[in-house]
Amino acid sequence: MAPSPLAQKAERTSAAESQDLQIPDSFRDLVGYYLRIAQEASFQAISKGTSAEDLKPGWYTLLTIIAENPGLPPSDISRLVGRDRSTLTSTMKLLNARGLISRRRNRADQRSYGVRLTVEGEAMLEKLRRIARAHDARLDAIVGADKAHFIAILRRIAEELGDENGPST
Amino acid sequence: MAPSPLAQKAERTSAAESQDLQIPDSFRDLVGYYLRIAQEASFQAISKGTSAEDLKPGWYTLLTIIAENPGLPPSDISRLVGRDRSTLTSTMKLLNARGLISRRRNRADQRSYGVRLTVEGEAMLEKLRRIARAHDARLDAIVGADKAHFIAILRRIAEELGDENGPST
DNA sequence: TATTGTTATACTCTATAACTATA
DNA sequence: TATAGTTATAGAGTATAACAATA
Repeated sequence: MAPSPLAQKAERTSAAESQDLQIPDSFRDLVGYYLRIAQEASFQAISKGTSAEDLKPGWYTLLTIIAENPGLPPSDISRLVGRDRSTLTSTMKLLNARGLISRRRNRADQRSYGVRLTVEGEAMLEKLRRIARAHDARLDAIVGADKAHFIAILRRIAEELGDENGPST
Repeated sequence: MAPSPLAQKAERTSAAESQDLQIPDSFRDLVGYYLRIAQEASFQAISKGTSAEDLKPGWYTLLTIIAENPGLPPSDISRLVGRDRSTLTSTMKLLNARGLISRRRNRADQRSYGVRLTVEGEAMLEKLRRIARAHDARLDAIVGADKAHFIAILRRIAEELGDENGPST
């Protein structure tokens, strides 16, 4: 439950009249708070760009991972994205139904299968990549010169806080 | 669907052997990606600290807003947090049931009521504040010297991207 | 007619547990 | 026994639409 940024003031009745409804002072210096609203805004922006084409935002991550690790089984993918393997089943089914991925039974271990992008999958990934890049270009403009430094900080946050709560498990 | 950071490599079969399963290269320079994993790590960390005491992380935001705008009606609160007002009903009921807030009918407008913290609510907010501050102290240590600059960037992201997709509505 | 709080409903994302077929 | 993929189910968190009371 993160307050959205820019919650325009409501010129309502009651206390709203006397006080200028804004981001509470207590939040003004909290990194976590701004981390949240920034992420939320970014996610919204990219969702908007993709949903128009009937693409789920999460697919980008998945297709990218598959593209860079052809033949990876769902279990490994789930570990990579830090989600339980059960959460991947329906998405894989969907991606398969849309012809974006192929699932090939593993000869050595009949329990699992390897996932690969089809030609359509590559095309879709390319499309998503363009959207993501365009979005990130906007972020670049906003972030400014020290993008590398900015990302380094974000990475550190993820790594140092993430150590306790593992990726999923 | 954000990949968690630090997804430990899976030494599986198939492609996993040849490739070092890691964050895909394509993500390495995407601000949005790191924004996401950092936010996720931060949220997890604070969730962990609070859930132990049976406190929802989202309550902190709500209680803070109520504390800083005593007498505010739910409608205004929902606008502030950028969520639909219907999503607040159950939480308000819960907060009320736990004696953390009081709901007082508005004399002037019988449709609405003003929300205030009770003494217990203040105490709870204090507790949450301590947790949040401790968490943020860790973030401060990670972020380093230019915290102000870092937050400024996050704010800009929220504001400039947030302009298109309004807070809620 | 419009607004407030509420309810009913649904959708997304996620998790846990149990099932199956392998290993 | 243990693992891979699946299924069933549940729980947050959110949204939309509609309703009663009030404005």
